[in-house]
Amino acid sequence: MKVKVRVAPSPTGNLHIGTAQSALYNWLFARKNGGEFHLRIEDTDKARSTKESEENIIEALTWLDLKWDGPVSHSTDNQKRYKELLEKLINKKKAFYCHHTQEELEAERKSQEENKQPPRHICDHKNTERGKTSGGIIRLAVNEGKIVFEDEIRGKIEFEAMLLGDFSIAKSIEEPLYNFAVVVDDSDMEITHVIRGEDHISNTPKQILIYEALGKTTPKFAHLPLILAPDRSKMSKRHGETATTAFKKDYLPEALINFIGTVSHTFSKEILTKEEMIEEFELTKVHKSGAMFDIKKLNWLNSQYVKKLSPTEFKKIVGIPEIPDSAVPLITERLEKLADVDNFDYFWKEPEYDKGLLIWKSSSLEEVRNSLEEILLIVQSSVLNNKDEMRMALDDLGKKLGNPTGSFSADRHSEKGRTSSGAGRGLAYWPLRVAVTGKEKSPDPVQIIDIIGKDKTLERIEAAINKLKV
RNA sequence: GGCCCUGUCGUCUAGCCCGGUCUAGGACAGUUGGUUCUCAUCCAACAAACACGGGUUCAAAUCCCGUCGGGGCUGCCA
Repeated sequence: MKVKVRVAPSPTGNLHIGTAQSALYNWLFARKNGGEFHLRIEDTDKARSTKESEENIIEALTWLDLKWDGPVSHSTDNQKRYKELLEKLINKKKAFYCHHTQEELEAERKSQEENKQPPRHICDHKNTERGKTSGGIIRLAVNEGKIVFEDEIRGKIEFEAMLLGDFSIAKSIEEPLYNFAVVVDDSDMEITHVIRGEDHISNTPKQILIYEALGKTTPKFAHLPLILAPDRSKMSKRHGETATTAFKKDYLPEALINFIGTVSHTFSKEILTKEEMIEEFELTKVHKSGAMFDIKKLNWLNSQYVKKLSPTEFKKIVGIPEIPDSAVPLITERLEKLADVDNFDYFWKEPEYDKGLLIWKSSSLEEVRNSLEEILLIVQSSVLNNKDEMRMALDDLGKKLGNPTGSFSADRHSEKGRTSSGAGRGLAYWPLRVAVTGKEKSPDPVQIIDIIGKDKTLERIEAAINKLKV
Protein backbone atom coordinates (compact mmCIF):
# COMPACT_ATOMS: atom_id res chain seq x y z
CA MET A 1 0.00 0.00 0.00
CA LYS A 2 1.18 3.45 -0.86
CA VAL A 3 2.48 5.46 2.07
CA LYS A 4 0.33 8.47 2.91
CA VAL A 5 1.15 10.81 5.77
CA ARG A 6 0.01 14.21 6.92
CA VAL A 7 0.70 17.05 9.26
CA ALA A 8 -2.46 18.32 10.93
CA PRO A 9 -1.94 21.55 12.83
CA SER A 10 -4.85 23.34 14.43
CA PRO A 11 -5.11 26.98 13.32
CA THR A 12 -5.30 28.32 16.86
CA GLY A 13 -1.89 29.96 16.80
CA ASN A 14 1.29 30.22 14.78
CA LEU A 15 2.99 27.07 13.54
CA HIS A 16 4.89 25.77 16.56
CA ILE A 17 8.51 24.82 15.98
CA GLY A 18 7.70 21.32 17.21
CA THR A 19 4.98 21.00 14.60
CA ALA A 20 7.49 22.15 12.01
CA GLN A 21 9.76 19.30 13.04
CA SER A 22 6.86 16.90 12.86
CA ALA A 23 6.10 18.21 9.38
CA LEU A 24 9.73 17.67 8.34
CA TYR A 25 9.79 14.08 9.57
CA ASN A 26 6.48 13.32 7.86
CA TRP A 27 7.82 14.89 4.69
CA LEU A 28 11.07 12.90 4.88
CA PHE A 29 9.17 9.70 5.50
CA ALA A 30 6.89 10.29 2.51
CA ARG A 31 9.75 11.19 0.21
CA LYS A 32 11.85 8.26 1.37
CA ASN A 33 9.03 5.82 0.69
CA GLY A 34 7.68 7.35 -2.48
CA GLY A 35 4.49 8.31 -0.68
CA GLU A 36 2.32 11.37 -0.25
CA PHE A 37 2.57 14.13 2.31
CA HIS A 38 -0.55 16.15 3.05
CA LEU A 39 -1.42 19.29 4.95
CA ARG A 40 -4.69 19.25 6.82
CA ILE A 41 -5.89 22.18 8.86
CA GLU A 42 -7.50 20.72 11.97
CA ASP A 43 -10.05 23.48 12.57
CA THR A 44 -12.39 21.45 14.74
CA ASP A 45 -12.60 24.14 17.39
CA LYS A 46 -14.36 26.86 15.46
CA ALA A 47 -14.26 29.34 18.29
CA ARG A 48 -10.46 29.32 18.52
CA SER A 49 -9.53 28.83 14.87
CA THR A 50 -8.45 31.86 12.91
CA LYS A 51 -7.65 32.69 9.33
CA GLU A 52 -4.40 34.37 10.41
CA SER A 53 -3.18 31.19 12.05
CA GLU A 54 -3.87 29.23 8.92
CA GLU A 55 -1.98 31.76 6.86
CA ASN A 56 0.91 31.56 9.29
CA ILE A 57 1.02 27.77 9.01
CA ILE A 58 1.18 27.98 5.25
CA GLU A 59 3.76 30.74 5.35
CA ALA A 60 6.00 28.72 7.67
CA LEU A 61 5.79 25.50 5.68
CA THR A 62 6.39 27.37 2.47
CA TRP A 63 9.39 29.16 3.92
CA LEU A 64 10.85 25.82 4.99
CA ASP A 65 10.11 24.50 1.51
CA LEU A 66 8.15 21.54 2.82
CA LYS A 67 5.80 21.08 -0.10
CA TRP A 68 2.65 19.11 0.47
CA ASP A 69 0.85 17.03 -2.13
CA GLY A 70 -2.61 18.01 -3.29
CA PRO A 71 -4.75 20.80 -1.90
CA VAL A 72 -4.85 21.90 1.73
CA SER A 73 -7.77 20.18 3.41
CA HIS A 74 -9.84 21.31 6.38
CA SER A 75 -11.70 19.42 9.07
CA THR A 76 -14.63 21.74 8.59
CA ASP A 77 -15.04 20.36 5.05
CA ASN A 78 -15.91 17.07 6.67
CA GLN A 79 -18.88 18.21 8.79
CA LYS A 80 -21.43 15.91 7.25
CA ARG A 81 -19.26 12.87 7.70
CA TYR A 82 -18.83 13.54 11.40
CA LYS A 83 -22.55 13.79 11.96
CA GLU A 84 -23.28 10.73 9.88
CA LEU A 85 -20.71 8.64 11.72
CA LEU A 86 -21.74 9.97 15.10
CA GLU A 87 -25.35 8.98 14.44
CA LYS A 88 -24.23 5.59 13.28
CA LEU A 89 -22.29 5.02 16.50
CA ILE A 90 -25.23 6.10 18.63
CA ASN A 91 -27.61 3.83 16.75
CA LYS A 92 -25.24 0.93 17.21
CA LYS A 93 -24.97 1.85 20.92
CA LYS A 94 -21.25 2.33 20.57
CA ALA A 95 -21.69 5.91 21.65
CA PHE A 96 -24.30 7.60 23.81
CA TYR A 97 -25.45 10.90 25.25
CA CYS A 98 -24.21 11.72 28.73
CA HIS A 99 -26.55 14.00 30.66
CA HIS A 100 -24.36 14.66 33.66
CA THR A 101 -23.67 18.31 34.32
CA GLN A 102 -20.20 19.79 34.26
CA GLU A 103 -20.47 20.39 38.00
CA GLU A 104 -21.22 16.73 38.66
CA LEU A 105 -18.31 15.66 36.47
CA GLU A 106 -15.96 18.05 38.17
CA ALA A 107 -16.97 16.84 41.63
CA GLU A 108 -16.43 13.26 40.52
CA ARG A 109 -12.98 14.05 39.17
CA LYS A 110 -12.04 15.84 42.35
CA SER A 111 -13.06 13.02 44.64
CA GLN A 112 -11.27 10.52 42.40
CA GLU A 113 -8.07 12.45 42.71
CA GLU A 114 -8.44 12.74 46.48
CA ASN A 115 -9.00 9.01 46.76
CA LYS A 116 -6.04 8.26 44.49
CA GLN A 117 -8.38 6.78 41.94
CA PRO A 118 -7.79 7.10 38.21
CA PRO A 119 -9.62 10.17 36.88
CA ARG A 120 -12.31 8.98 34.50
CA HIS A 121 -16.06 9.00 33.99
CA ILE A 122 -17.79 5.67 33.64
CA CYS A 123 -21.25 6.82 32.74
CA ASP A 124 -24.41 5.18 33.98
CA HIS A 125 -26.37 6.56 31.05
CA LYS A 126 -24.59 4.10 28.82
CA ASN A 127 -26.98 1.43 27.52
CA THR A 128 -30.04 3.24 28.92
CA GLU A 129 -32.96 4.97 27.25
CA ARG A 130 -31.57 8.26 28.45
CA GLY A 131 -28.33 7.55 26.65
CA LYS A 132 -30.22 7.54 23.36
CA THR A 133 -31.91 10.85 24.01
CA SER A 134 -30.02 13.82 22.68
CA GLY A 135 -29.06 16.59 25.04
CA GLY A 136 -25.69 16.12 26.72
CA ILE A 137 -22.30 15.47 25.25
CA ILE A 138 -21.54 12.32 23.33
CA ARG A 139 -19.26 9.68 24.81
CA LEU A 140 -17.83 6.49 23.45
CA ALA A 141 -19.06 3.35 25.24
CA VAL A 142 -15.84 1.79 26.44
CA ASN A 143 -15.51 -1.86 27.41
CA GLU A 144 -12.98 -3.77 29.48
CA GLY A 145 -9.82 -4.85 27.74
CA LYS A 146 -6.27 -3.98 26.85
CA ILE A 147 -5.36 -1.65 24.06
CA VAL A 148 -1.99 -2.50 22.56
CA PHE A 149 -0.22 -0.89 19.68
CA GLU A 150 3.23 -1.08 18.19
CA ASP A 151 4.79 2.37 18.06
CA GLU A 152 7.20 2.57 15.11
CA ILE A 153 9.68 4.47 17.25
CA ARG A 154 9.12 3.16 20.77
CA GLY A 155 7.88 -0.38 20.34
CA LYS A 156 4.94 -1.89 22.17
CA ILE A 157 2.75 0.43 24.23
CA GLU A 158 -0.13 -0.88 26.33
CA PHE A 159 -3.15 0.73 27.99
CA GLU A 160 -6.03 -0.51 30.13
CA ALA A 161 -9.25 0.52 28.39
CA MET A 162 -11.31 1.04 31.52
CA LEU A 163 -8.80 3.56 32.86
CA LEU A 164 -9.96 5.82 30.04
CA GLY A 165 -13.61 5.69 31.09
CA ASP A 166 -16.33 6.56 28.60
CA PHE A 167 -14.44 9.46 27.13
CA SER A 168 -16.06 12.31 25.23
CA ILE A 169 -16.03 12.37 21.45
CA ALA A 170 -18.39 15.24 20.64
CA LYS A 171 -20.00 18.22 22.34
CA SER A 172 -23.13 17.59 20.30
CA ILE A 173 -24.11 15.79 17.14
CA GLU A 174 -22.89 18.83 15.19
CA GLU A 175 -19.73 19.44 17.18
CA PRO A 176 -17.19 16.61 17.18
CA LEU A 177 -14.19 16.82 19.44
CA TYR A 178 -10.58 16.44 18.36
CA ASN A 179 -10.10 12.71 18.90
CA PHE A 180 -13.17 11.86 16.89
CA ALA A 181 -12.47 14.33 14.11
CA VAL A 182 -8.85 13.25 13.52
CA VAL A 183 -9.84 9.61 13.34
CA VAL A 184 -12.54 10.32 10.79
CA ASP A 185 -10.25 12.58 8.79
CA ASP A 186 -7.27 10.22 8.84
CA SER A 187 -9.48 7.30 8.02
CA ASP A 188 -11.22 9.06 5.13
CA MET A 189 -7.89 10.28 3.76
CA GLU A 190 -6.51 6.77 4.09
CA ILE A 191 -3.52 7.91 6.07
CA THR A 192 -1.16 4.95 6.53
CA HIS A 193 1.21 6.35 9.14
CA VAL A 194 0.38 8.84 11.85
CA ILE A 195 3.67 10.49 12.77
CA ARG A 196 3.23 13.13 15.47
CA GLY A 197 4.53 14.43 18.79
CA GLU A 198 4.93 12.36 21.91
CA ASP A 199 2.26 14.44 23.60
CA HIS A 200 -0.27 12.45 21.58
CA ILE A 201 0.68 9.05 22.99
CA SER A 202 -2.12 9.22 25.52
CA ASN A 203 -4.64 10.11 22.79
CA THR A 204 -3.70 7.03 20.82
CA PRO A 205 -5.67 4.41 22.80
CA LYS A 206 -8.77 6.61 22.55
CA GLN A 207 -8.32 6.95 18.83
CA ILE A 208 -7.77 3.23 18.40
CA LEU A 209 -11.07 2.60 20.20
CA ILE A 210 -12.79 5.02 17.85
CA TYR A 211 -11.31 3.30 14.79
CA GLU A 212 -12.60 0.01 16.15
CA ALA A 213 -16.07 1.36 16.91
CA LEU A 214 -16.19 2.72 13.38
CA GLY A 215 -15.01 -0.59 11.98
CA LYS A 216 -11.99 1.02 10.34
CA THR A 217 -8.44 -0.27 10.22
CA THR A 218 -5.94 1.61 12.32
CA PRO A 219 -2.93 3.26 10.74
CA LYS A 220 0.58 2.74 12.07
CA PHE A 221 1.63 5.17 14.77
CA ALA A 222 4.99 6.81 15.43
CA HIS A 223 5.51 9.26 18.26
CA LEU A 224 8.30 11.77 17.94
CA PRO A 225 10.18 13.08 20.97
CA LEU A 226 9.39 16.62 22.04
CA ILE A 227 11.61 19.62 21.51
CA LEU A 228 12.29 20.93 25.00
CA ALA A 229 12.73 24.39 26.50
CA PRO A 230 15.84 25.10 28.64
CA ASP A 231 13.92 23.93 31.74
CA ARG A 232 13.29 20.60 30.00
CA SER A 233 9.57 21.13 29.73
CA LYS A 234 7.59 21.29 26.52
CA MET A 235 8.41 24.46 24.63
CA SER A 236 5.68 27.04 25.00
CA LYS A 237 5.07 30.75 24.79
CA ARG A 238 6.19 31.26 28.34
CA HIS A 239 9.74 30.26 27.31
CA GLY A 240 9.80 32.83 24.54
CA GLU A 241 9.15 32.56 20.87
CA THR A 242 7.89 29.23 19.53
CA ALA A 243 6.55 30.38 16.16
CA THR A 244 8.47 28.97 13.23
CA THR A 245 8.07 32.21 11.34
CA ALA A 246 9.82 34.08 14.15
CA PHE A 247 13.05 32.50 12.92
CA LYS A 248 12.79 34.09 9.49
CA LYS A 249 14.52 37.29 10.45
CA ASP A 250 17.65 35.61 11.80
CA TYR A 251 17.98 32.23 10.16
CA LEU A 252 18.19 30.63 6.77
CA PRO A 253 15.44 28.03 6.26
CA GLU A 254 18.09 25.45 5.32
CA ALA A 255 19.79 26.00 8.68
CA LEU A 256 16.57 25.62 10.66
CA ILE A 257 15.66 22.48 8.72
CA ASN A 258 19.13 21.10 9.37
CA PHE A 259 18.75 21.85 13.05
CA ILE A 260 15.29 20.40 13.66
CA GLY A 261 16.15 17.45 11.45
CA THR A 262 19.35 16.45 13.23
CA VAL A 263 18.20 17.20 16.76
CA SER A 264 16.04 14.08 17.03
CA HIS A 265 17.55 11.81 14.38
CA THR A 266 21.20 10.99 13.86
CA PHE A 267 22.53 11.22 10.33
CA SER A 268 26.02 10.40 9.09
CA LYS A 269 26.87 14.11 8.84
CA GLU A 270 26.18 17.12 11.06
CA ILE A 271 25.46 19.40 8.15
CA LEU A 272 23.22 18.19 5.38
CA THR A 273 20.31 19.21 3.19
CA LYS A 274 16.87 17.70 3.55
CA GLU A 275 17.42 15.94 0.25
CA GLU A 276 20.39 14.19 1.83
CA MET A 277 18.30 13.43 4.90
CA ILE A 278 15.78 11.56 2.75
CA GLU A 279 18.41 8.93 1.96
CA GLU A 280 19.12 8.06 5.56
CA PHE A 281 15.81 8.74 7.25
CA GLU A 282 14.29 5.84 9.20
CA LEU A 283 11.55 5.99 11.82
CA THR A 284 13.51 3.43 13.83
CA LYS A 285 16.43 5.85 13.94
CA VAL A 286 14.38 8.64 15.47
CA HIS A 287 15.39 9.22 19.08
CA LYS A 288 13.11 8.36 21.97
CA SER A 289 13.93 11.08 24.44
CA GLY A 290 13.23 14.78 24.15
CA ALA A 291 15.93 17.15 22.99
CA MET A 292 16.55 20.61 24.27
CA PHE A 293 16.34 23.46 21.82
CA ASP A 294 19.96 24.66 21.75
CA ILE A 295 19.98 28.08 20.15
CA LYS A 296 23.81 28.14 20.13
CA LYS A 297 23.91 25.12 17.90
CA LEU A 298 21.32 26.66 15.60
CA ASN A 299 23.46 29.80 15.46
CA TRP A 300 26.50 27.77 14.50
CA LEU A 301 24.62 25.87 11.82
CA ASN A 302 23.26 29.11 10.47
CA SER A 303 26.74 30.64 10.31
CA GLN A 304 27.91 27.63 8.31
CA TYR A 305 25.13 28.14 5.79
CA VAL A 306 25.63 31.90 5.66
CA LYS A 307 29.29 31.43 4.75
CA LYS A 308 28.32 29.27 1.80
CA LEU A 309 26.02 31.90 0.29
CA SER A 310 27.15 33.62 -2.90
CA PRO A 311 27.38 37.43 -2.71
CA THR A 312 24.32 37.78 -4.90
CA GLU A 313 22.26 35.39 -2.78
CA PHE A 314 23.41 37.00 0.43
CA LYS A 315 22.54 40.54 -0.61
CA LYS A 316 19.15 39.46 -1.84
CA ILE A 317 18.33 37.55 1.35
CA VAL A 318 19.36 40.15 3.90
CA GLY A 319 18.10 43.04 1.81
CA ILE A 320 20.87 45.57 2.27
CA PRO A 321 21.84 48.47 -0.04
CA GLU A 322 24.09 47.53 -2.92
CA ILE A 323 27.69 46.85 -1.87
CA PRO A 324 30.57 45.32 -3.83
CA ASP A 325 30.68 41.53 -3.86
CA SER A 326 34.11 41.61 -2.23
CA ALA A 327 32.53 43.03 0.95
CA VAL A 328 30.24 40.05 1.40
CA PRO A 329 32.74 37.44 2.64
CA LEU A 330 33.96 40.00 5.17
CA ILE A 331 30.43 40.08 6.58
CA THR A 332 29.41 36.44 6.25
CA GLU A 333 32.59 35.28 7.93
CA ARG A 334 31.43 36.91 11.15
CA LEU A 335 27.66 36.70 10.92
CA GLU A 336 25.62 34.26 13.01
CA LYS A 337 22.19 35.81 12.76
CA LEU A 338 20.92 37.51 9.63
CA ALA A 339 19.55 40.54 11.46
CA ASP A 340 23.05 41.25 12.83
CA VAL A 341 24.04 42.47 9.39
CA ASP A 342 23.37 45.97 10.74
CA ASN A 343 26.67 45.70 12.58
CA PHE A 344 28.30 46.12 9.18
CA ASP A 345 26.34 49.17 8.08
CA TYR A 346 29.57 51.16 7.57
CA PHE A 347 29.73 49.62 4.12
CA TRP A 348 26.72 51.69 3.11
CA LYS A 349 26.45 54.57 5.56
CA GLU A 350 28.59 56.99 7.53
CA PRO A 351 29.73 55.68 10.92
CA GLU A 352 28.70 57.28 14.19
CA TYR A 353 30.83 56.87 17.28
CA ASP A 354 32.23 58.52 20.35
CA LYS A 355 35.68 60.08 19.86
CA GLY A 356 37.05 58.19 22.85
CA LEU A 357 36.85 55.04 20.80
CA LEU A 358 39.64 56.35 18.55
CA ILE A 359 42.17 56.10 21.36
CA TRP A 360 44.38 53.06 21.05
CA LYS A 361 45.21 51.57 24.43
CA SER A 362 46.88 54.18 26.65
CA SER A 363 48.02 56.40 23.82
CA SER A 364 47.36 60.09 24.05
CA LEU A 365 44.94 62.17 22.04
CA GLU A 366 47.82 63.84 20.25
CA GLU A 367 49.44 60.56 19.30
CA VAL A 368 46.20 59.34 17.79
CA ARG A 369 45.62 62.56 15.90
CA ASN A 370 49.16 62.53 14.63
CA SER A 371 48.75 58.95 13.52
CA LEU A 372 45.53 59.74 11.66
CA GLU A 373 47.14 62.69 9.93
CA GLU A 374 49.97 60.49 8.74
CA ILE A 375 47.47 57.93 7.52
CA LEU A 376 45.62 60.63 5.65
CA LEU A 377 48.82 61.29 3.71
CA ILE A 378 49.26 57.63 2.97
CA VAL A 379 45.73 57.29 1.67
CA GLN A 380 46.08 60.43 -0.42
CA SER A 381 49.05 58.89 -2.16
CA SER A 382 48.11 56.27 -4.70
CA VAL A 383 49.18 53.19 -2.73
CA LEU A 384 45.53 52.68 -2.04
CA ASN A 385 45.04 50.63 -5.16
CA ASN A 386 47.33 47.98 -3.75
CA LYS A 387 46.34 46.46 -0.43
CA ASP A 388 49.80 45.03 0.26
CA GLU A 389 51.47 48.38 -0.29
CA MET A 390 48.88 49.99 1.92
CA ARG A 391 49.66 47.52 4.68
CA MET A 392 53.37 48.03 4.29
CA ALA A 393 52.92 51.75 4.53
CA LEU A 394 50.83 51.35 7.67
CA ASP A 395 53.36 48.91 9.15
CA ASP A 396 56.13 51.40 8.51
CA LEU A 397 54.06 54.07 10.16
CA GLY A 398 53.57 51.78 13.10
CA LYS A 399 57.29 51.34 13.51
CA LYS A 400 57.86 55.04 13.20
CA LEU A 401 55.30 55.86 15.85
CA GLY A 402 57.14 53.34 17.94
CA ASN A 403 56.29 51.66 21.11
CA PRO A 404 55.24 53.96 23.91
CA THR A 405 57.04 52.16 26.71
CA GLY A 406 54.62 53.06 29.44
CA SER A 407 52.27 50.70 31.21
CA PHE A 408 49.07 49.63 29.46
CA SER A 409 47.42 47.97 32.37
CA ALA A 410 44.76 50.53 33.12
CA ASP A 411 43.02 50.60 29.76
CA ARG A 412 40.07 48.73 28.33
CA HIS A 413 42.09 46.45 26.08
CA SER A 414 43.47 43.26 27.51
CA GLU A 415 47.21 42.89 27.48
CA LYS A 416 48.25 39.67 25.85
CA GLY A 417 52.05 39.82 25.76
CA ARG A 418 52.02 41.88 22.61
CA THR A 419 55.33 42.45 20.87
CA SER A 420 56.75 45.93 20.73
CA SER A 421 56.15 46.24 16.99
CA GLY A 422 52.52 45.20 17.58
CA ALA A 423 51.95 48.11 19.91
CA GLY A 424 53.09 50.56 17.27
CA ARG A 425 51.01 48.93 14.59
CA GLY A 426 48.01 49.20 16.83
CA LEU A 427 48.51 52.91 17.02
CA ALA A 428 48.23 52.97 13.25
CA TYR A 429 45.50 50.41 12.61
CA TRP A 430 43.19 50.97 15.54
CA PRO A 431 42.33 54.64 14.97
CA LEU A 432 42.03 53.95 11.27
CA ARG A 433 39.52 51.19 11.82
CA VAL A 434 37.45 53.29 14.16
CA ALA A 435 37.53 56.21 11.76
CA VAL A 436 36.35 54.04 8.92
CA THR A 437 33.83 51.84 10.74
CA GLY A 438 32.95 53.53 14.02
CA LYS A 439 33.29 50.14 15.71
CA GLU A 440 35.89 48.51 17.90
CA LYS A 441 35.40 45.20 16.16
CA SER A 442 35.63 44.92 12.42
CA PRO A 443 37.42 43.21 9.56
CA ASP A 444 40.85 44.42 8.44
CA PRO A 445 40.53 48.19 7.82
CA VAL A 446 42.69 47.94 4.72
CA GLN A 447 40.15 45.63 3.12
CA ILE A 448 37.30 47.91 4.12
CA ILE A 449 39.10 50.90 2.62
CA ASP A 450 39.64 48.96 -0.56
CA ILE A 451 35.89 48.46 -0.74
CA ILE A 452 34.52 51.86 0.24
CA GLY A 453 37.09 53.69 -1.89
CA LYS A 454 39.52 56.56 -1.52
CA ASP A 455 37.07 59.45 -1.33
CA LYS A 456 34.92 57.98 1.42
CA THR A 457 38.01 56.94 3.34
CA LEU A 458 39.52 60.41 3.23
CA GLU A 459 36.21 61.89 4.35
CA ARG A 460 35.97 59.56 7.30
CA ILE A 461 39.57 60.07 8.41
CA GLU A 462 39.11 63.84 8.23
CA ALA A 463 35.94 63.54 10.24
CA ALA A 464 37.85 61.60 12.86
CA ILE A 465 40.61 64.19 13.03
CA ASN A 466 38.02 66.91 13.44
CA LYS A 467 36.41 65.03 16.30
CA LEU A 468 39.75 64.98 18.07
CA LYS A 469 40.23 68.70 17.59
CA VAL A 470 37.04 69.65 19.38
C1' G B 1 -2.71 11.44 42.75
C1' G B 2 -3.58 8.03 38.13
C1' C B 3 -1.75 6.34 33.37
C1' C B 4 2.12 6.52 29.79
C1' C B 5 7.01 7.88 27.72
C1' U B 6 12.07 8.61 28.94
C1' G B 7 17.36 8.68 31.53
C1' U B 8 25.70 8.55 28.32
C1' C B 9 29.96 15.19 28.88
C1' G B 10 26.61 21.95 30.18
C1' U B 11 23.80 20.73 25.23
C1' C B 12 22.77 17.23 20.82
C1' U B 13 24.44 12.44 20.51
C1' A B 14 27.75 7.44 18.96
C1' G B 15 28.15 2.95 21.49
C1' C B 16 23.48 -0.65 24.08
C1' C B 17 19.69 -5.12 20.35
C1' C B 18 24.51 -9.32 19.23
C1' G B 19 28.65 -8.10 27.05
C1' G B 20 35.39 -7.75 26.12
C1' U B 21 38.14 -3.78 20.49
C1' C B 22 35.31 2.01 25.57
C1' U B 23 41.78 4.51 29.84
C1' A B 24 33.40 5.82 26.49
C1' G B 25 34.04 8.55 20.29
C1' G B 26 32.09 13.06 17.62
C1' A B 27 29.65 17.88 17.32
C1' C B 28 27.97 22.67 19.67
C1' A B 29 29.08 25.63 23.78
C1' G B 30 33.37 26.60 27.31
C1' U B 31 38.78 27.30 28.47
C1' U B 32 43.89 27.84 26.73
C1' G B 33 47.45 28.55 22.87
C1' G B 34 48.94 29.81 17.53
C1' U B 35 48.03 33.38 13.28
C1' U B 36 46.63 38.90 14.60
C1' C B 37 45.78 46.20 15.25
C1' U B 38 40.40 44.49 17.09
C1' C B 39 36.66 40.99 15.87
C1' A B 40 35.78 36.75 13.07
C1' U B 41 37.67 32.66 10.30
C1' C B 42 41.18 28.78 10.49
C1' C B 43 44.47 25.45 13.31
C1' A B 44 46.05 22.96 17.88
C1' A B 45 45.15 21.48 22.74
C1' C B 46 42.45 21.11 27.51
C1' A B 47 38.32 20.26 30.53
C1' A B 48 33.75 17.57 30.67
C1' A B 49 29.30 11.95 31.03
C1' C B 50 27.64 5.92 31.42
C1' A B 51 21.42 8.70 37.43
C1' C B 52 21.88 5.36 41.88
C1' G B 53 21.85 0.44 44.33
C1' G B 54 21.90 -4.66 43.92
C1' G B 55 22.46 -9.06 40.86
C1' U B 56 24.30 -12.36 36.58
C1' U B 57 29.35 -13.01 34.49
C1' C B 58 36.25 -14.26 34.11
C1' A B 59 34.30 -9.46 32.14
C1' A B 60 28.54 -4.73 32.13
C1' A B 61 27.51 1.81 29.50
C1' U B 62 25.82 -2.78 27.29
C1' C B 63 21.83 -8.37 30.32
C1' C B 64 18.20 -8.77 34.93
C1' C B 65 15.75 -6.53 39.34
C1' G B 66 14.81 -2.38 42.27
C1' U B 67 15.20 2.83 43.41
C1' C B 68 15.47 7.79 42.00
C1' G B 69 15.16 11.70 38.46
C1' G B 70 12.94 14.27 34.02
C1' G B 71 8.76 14.80 30.79
C1' G B 72 3.76 14.18 28.64
C1' C B 73 -1.38 13.38 29.29
C1' U B 74 -5.16 13.56 32.86
C1' G B 75 -10.79 19.36 29.05
C1' C B 76 -17.76 19.77 26.69
C1' C B 77 -8.79 22.37 23.75
C1' A B 78 -6.00 20.53 19.87
